[in-house]
Amino acid sequence: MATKTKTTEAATLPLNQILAGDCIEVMRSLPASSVDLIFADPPYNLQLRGDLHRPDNSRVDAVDDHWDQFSSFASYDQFTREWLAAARRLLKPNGAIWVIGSYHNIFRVGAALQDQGFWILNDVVWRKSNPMPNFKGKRLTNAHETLIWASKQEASKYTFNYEALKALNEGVQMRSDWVIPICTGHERLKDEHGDKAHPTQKPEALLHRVMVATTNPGDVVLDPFFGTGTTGAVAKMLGRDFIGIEREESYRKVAAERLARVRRFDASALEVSGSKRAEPRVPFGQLVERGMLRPGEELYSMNQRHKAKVRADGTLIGHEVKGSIHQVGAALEGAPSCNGWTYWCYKREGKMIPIDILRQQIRAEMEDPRPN
Amino acid sequence: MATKTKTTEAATLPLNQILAGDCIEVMRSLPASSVDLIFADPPYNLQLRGDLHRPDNSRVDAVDDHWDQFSSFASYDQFTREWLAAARRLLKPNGAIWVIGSYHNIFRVGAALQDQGFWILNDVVWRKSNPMPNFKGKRLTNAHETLIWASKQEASKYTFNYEALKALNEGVQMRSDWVIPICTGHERLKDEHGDKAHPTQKPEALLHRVMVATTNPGDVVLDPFFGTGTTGAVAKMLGRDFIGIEREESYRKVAAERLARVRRFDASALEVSGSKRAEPRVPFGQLVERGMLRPGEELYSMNQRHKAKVRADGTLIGHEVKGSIHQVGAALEGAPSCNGWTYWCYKREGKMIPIDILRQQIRAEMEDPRPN
DNA sequence: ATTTCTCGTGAATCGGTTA
DNA sequence: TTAACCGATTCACGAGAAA
Repeated sequence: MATKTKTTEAATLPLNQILAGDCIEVMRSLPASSVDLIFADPPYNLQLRGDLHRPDNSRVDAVDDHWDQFSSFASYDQFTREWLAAARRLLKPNGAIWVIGSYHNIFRVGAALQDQGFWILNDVVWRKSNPMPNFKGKRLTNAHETLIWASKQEASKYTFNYEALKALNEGVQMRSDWVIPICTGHERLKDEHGDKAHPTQKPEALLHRVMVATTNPGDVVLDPFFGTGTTGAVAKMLGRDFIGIEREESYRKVAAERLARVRRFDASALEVSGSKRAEPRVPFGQLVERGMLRPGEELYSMNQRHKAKVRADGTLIGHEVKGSIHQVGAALEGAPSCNGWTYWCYKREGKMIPIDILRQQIRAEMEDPRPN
Repeated sequence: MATKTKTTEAATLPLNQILAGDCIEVMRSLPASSVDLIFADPPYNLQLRGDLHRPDNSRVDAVDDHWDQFSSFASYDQFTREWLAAARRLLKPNGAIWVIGSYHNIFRVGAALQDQGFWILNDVVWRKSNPMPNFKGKRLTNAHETLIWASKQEASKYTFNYEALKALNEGVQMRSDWVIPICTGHERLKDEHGDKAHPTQKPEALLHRVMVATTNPGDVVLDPFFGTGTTGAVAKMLGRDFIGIEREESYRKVAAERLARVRRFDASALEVSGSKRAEPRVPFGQLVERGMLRPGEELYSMNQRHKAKVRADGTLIGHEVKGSIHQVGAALEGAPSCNGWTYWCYKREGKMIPIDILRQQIRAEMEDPRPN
């Protein structure tokens, strides 16, 4: 895709280029109302303290880059307001913006969007299929990031390709939670030492879905925090024009090389990736949480020889053993292993009912809406 | 569960009751630092079109011009700051809060939490297995809501039952995205006309997970927007004390009737899988004192690469290092730290046995003390 | 060539107690 | 208040080696 320019209101728009410099200044220099979509992945302001080690004592390579450091919430808020104002000026009246973030920054970004007159259309959860665990066991695994999709103003007639997304989702409405793996393997760009070229490279699948959903071929997509250029790469593949802004020379270099390698799909090639999934795992604890079984209720083994009591966390307590439905079943039978789902029954009106019936109910509920 | 009171700092805490009135005023009348957990489901500020009422019930005239939109956000923010400040005062130093919301309000709530010194621990996505579809096909199906879990301050030693949640999730770490159905069927409370008693009744499964995760039996849980009392119902089932605050008489009535029907689970079912951290500490020197290991005996690292000699005072001496089992292990591995209990083995009849086995023997004796 | 195993790693606000 | 010290803690994948 050749570099080109577009003339709008007597000003010139540089297309399919990576512009060097601070994104606020660069955006202020571009012509107003000229861009269809903005995708922004701003610094998250992580505020990390010391080192973190995995249980095997290896050190986690954390985001400690200077561009993620802010002295206070107030300074982060000011930065956010300034780049959002500059971005909003560039949007066409029917334009829209996506911003991605984590709990460290997304609440401040979302509030600033609303304050500036953007109109939130959806918040979208990127559910990572392979997140980094919480090594110390002190919190929940941080398994998602949040995207906000907002139009320039309430009255905007924004682009939303409803049918395309429905097709992407096996024929049912696309939901606000998207399951997508983090960026690894060949897609993850490496520097000359073989280390990751950028600490927070986003997966192309995420940008693919964003652009299929909210742009049309030929639209202009601007990314003020271009990084290694995932937005540009996907825009080029999908026949959209892009404008990238990036302050760091090293990232611009990697991105330019990447873009040179990207091939545009031919127009007919908007394929739908059909991922086959195994049957979803249902934790036994869900039966308790959902009130299908009560804490304190007794379960009976299929052969009626043993019983055990359900606890609030989804473990069982039997005769001198406690643990999962599988562990307790195995212990009581003196067997090396046991499938608790087919081993245990509960009683209703004097009848013994296998707990697997309840699992099937939950699976039926889960299948109804597709997970991605 | 009988109504009761608890005396704290010469003030009285009304437990297992629904207090009538505006939650900000009521919270200001309660004693400071007296509550373990707050669960809050504040108004979502949904109606930004048509008639708009501020949280104080005054009506906003027009919402289509920008200034007034801003003013409605400003009044929602003020309301948020006031109830959060009153709530924070009630929390014990190690207390925590959960707030649930949608994209209409959650960004403002999250920013206010951070501004007031709460420390965000996770944002959690409640992923609805059966959300309402987007009828007009103009946006994504709004299939989730967001919860924020935050401690009173950064230094708080908050409650997190890691092992219990892991058990609830089939033995792997609980993630930040929870699949739970919306509240329907028998659980959904109806009024005398058979209509839903409350527009946004939350499922008990959601509160079950929140309370198993972040409270212990006997803790005090406050809900300033009590509604139909899901928080109280689950607290009672799980052996926690609650304080509900609700302004609307009709909701208080429905909630009171509901609570009267709730049965508490028996105590043994409420006990939850614990972590090793809570187990009593055993000094390594005791193994030597008791003759389980002899001074001069050699220990071997799990990977067989290192060995060290036991000294009479319970320290080890290895290759140019001496100190505790942890210090020597860390030094020999070049690691920042090391759990000596799982690192070192001793030999009996040619077999390698982890020293942690001996610690478990001592702990078993401590639980079941025998006269000697 | 195929399967199995080992190792590395990802936007992370990741201790508690005692002296 | 600070410092020292104990000692608990990980999931999903991809790449490359080993069998």
